[in-house]
Amino acid sequence: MPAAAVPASSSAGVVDSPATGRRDTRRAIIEATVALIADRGFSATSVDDIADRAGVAKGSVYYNFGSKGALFETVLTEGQRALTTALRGAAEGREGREAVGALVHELLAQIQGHPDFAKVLVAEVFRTGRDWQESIRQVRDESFAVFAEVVETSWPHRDPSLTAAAMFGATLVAGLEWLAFQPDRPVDEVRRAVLSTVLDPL
Amino acid sequence: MPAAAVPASSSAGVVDSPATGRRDTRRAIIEATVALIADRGFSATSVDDIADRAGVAKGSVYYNFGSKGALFETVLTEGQRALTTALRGAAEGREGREAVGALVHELLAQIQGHPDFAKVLVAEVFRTGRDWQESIRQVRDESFAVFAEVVETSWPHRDPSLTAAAMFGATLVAGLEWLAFQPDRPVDEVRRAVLSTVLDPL
DNA sequence: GTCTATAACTCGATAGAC
DNA sequence: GTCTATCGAGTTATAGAC
Repeated sequence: MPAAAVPASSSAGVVDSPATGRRDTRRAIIEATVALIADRGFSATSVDDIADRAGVAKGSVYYNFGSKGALFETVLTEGQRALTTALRGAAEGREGREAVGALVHELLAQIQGHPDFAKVLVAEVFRTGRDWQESIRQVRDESFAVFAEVVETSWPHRDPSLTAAAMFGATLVAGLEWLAFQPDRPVDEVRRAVLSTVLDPL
Repeated sequence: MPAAAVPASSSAGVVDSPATGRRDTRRAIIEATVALIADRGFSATSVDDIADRAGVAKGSVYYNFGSKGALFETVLTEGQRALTTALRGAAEGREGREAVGALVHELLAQIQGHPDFAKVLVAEVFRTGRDWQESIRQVRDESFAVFAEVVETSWPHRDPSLTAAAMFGATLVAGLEWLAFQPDRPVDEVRRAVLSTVLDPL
């Protein structure tokens, strides 16, 4: 478990070794995994497929992650950290409509930047019979929580968790509808559609 | 020909055999399939599991549906018909806020009545690499369309498809959050949370 | 019950860094 | 020489299909 341990070799601060460094291998595997699972689901994706797409041998997958399940948990955990960090940053120091606007904006940006993770998220959020249920529950809880906190402080008479779920769901589904089926439209149109649904009176 | 020799016992001219009729077998299999797939996903569910849970032999599954994939397509098609019929009925003859209120109400009722199908729906809607992509696309298109039509006629300046996606997503995610993690709360609280998010100004 | 394909996982071999 | 990351053919179980 060498953490940052940059090999003394080249002066470059990069982790690259002649061929590939361990970090690169891990990254390649993780990226291949999200991409494939977003498209076909966990069980329909074989470790062979993942290794192929990542350009590494199957043995490397097991050496680095131990098992297919553990690999998937890593994918979830990493994605979650990135997502909640981004959302928290967006809400930081804002309140009310402005905060909701910023959250929707940031969530759409994340969906656009990591569409595969977004797909995995929707696909797995409400499953209960899987081994990584705990990991997925964390993703959901923490993401919803950012919305819920905003609701709670700005509109105390609203139900925080259900309202948060509704807002999150509106943004996520509209965002994926956009990416998957109307990808040529500008983000702003999506943002406007979501915000007028969630913030403006009909 | 008369070989049809209906076991003297019962006179019934139906296709039913002693124990269960073909329709019952199909229903049992379909229900077992949605339940299992909602929980673990398509590939993680074996035909053996389905047959076990349905209380039939594996051969019956193949006799009635031909293949695991075809079985799943049937599940999707049947669920979709039920869902869109219900939604169309709810929107019928209504307009504006009243129509949206009725749609949200009905969609929540459907989620409550068929939670397993709802889970399968979220899990599969945005996947693109699967065989039954066409079937799932129909479910999505037709369900969204009901919302989109209401938006289009009542608020012509809004983007119909994205607004529909946002409304559908808000209701679906809030509904599943409710069923999966806060099942003891009354439907009305969920309905109110969604409607105030989607219909009322913040 | 049987046949066949496939997929998770294993493990000895390998090659570079010190 | 060791240590570490990698490779990939081989093993074994399971699941779809008939």
